[in-house]
Amino acid sequence: MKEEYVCNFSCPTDLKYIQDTLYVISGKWKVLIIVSLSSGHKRYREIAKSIPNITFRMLSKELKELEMNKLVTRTVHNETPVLIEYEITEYCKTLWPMLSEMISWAKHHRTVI
Amino acid sequence: MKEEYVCNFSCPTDLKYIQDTLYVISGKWKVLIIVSLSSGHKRYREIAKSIPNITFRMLSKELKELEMNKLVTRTVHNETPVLIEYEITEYCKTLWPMLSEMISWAKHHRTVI
DNA sequence: GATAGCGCTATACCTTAGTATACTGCACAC
DNA sequence: GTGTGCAGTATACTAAGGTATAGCGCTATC
Repeated sequence: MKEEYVCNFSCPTDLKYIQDTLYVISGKWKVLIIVSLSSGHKRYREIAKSIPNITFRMLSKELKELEMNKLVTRTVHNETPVLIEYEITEYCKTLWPMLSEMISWAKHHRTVI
Repeated sequence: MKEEYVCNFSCPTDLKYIQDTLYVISGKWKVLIIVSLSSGHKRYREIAKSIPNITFRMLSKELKELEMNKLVTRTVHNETPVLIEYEITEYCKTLWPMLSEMISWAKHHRTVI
């Protein structure tokens, strides 16, 4: 384990940052939606179908929050009928280092528990 | 951004790992408790006092979960009166790379939002 | 003109997470 | 023997997160 991770745990700002991050990605559906979008699904119904058991209510609620956090864009194409496309942003990819750490931690954790 | 973070988002196992990790550290109090223990608080009442508004119920519930995940140890010293000490484990420190990424992501995110 | 698909919203409900308050049993101090 | 601190537990409640179901307005297809 590298020493760069040694950090001042008593720093209340750091704590706040951790809580902020948790707030952005926690909830039952957020990561699932990001995954669905990452694998190319763009349209509302398409995303809904790709995520078993999600309801329309939850999907639109979570998409809105992801959009507010600039992790997802919503584009309205003025064709007829109107076509709406959701896409993950480039910015969303800045989550990767963190998600990657989560994956490797949990992988290791499985061997410990 | 380094390429080592490029990852197969459609991999369902990775998704499961992320959810596992979130499960371990999410909730209103877990990180606060880890912080309190990290800054040297060891005894139940002491921890409780250091975290504003936490109730005994939540504290004991969360400590149990943290103990189950081997992030915290509970030691009973058989003096009279009995003395109980909680401590974070060395293993808990393996969370640091991830928490560190969370902190830096949220720091950056503040500038974006 | 009935049915189906699109992109949702509305309402009501249920379940989980967290809160509030009281209480237990033990040891010590006054 | 009353009060204090320790380490909690028990019970009841509220709030937040999530579910279930129905429906809207639009367009296209049969």
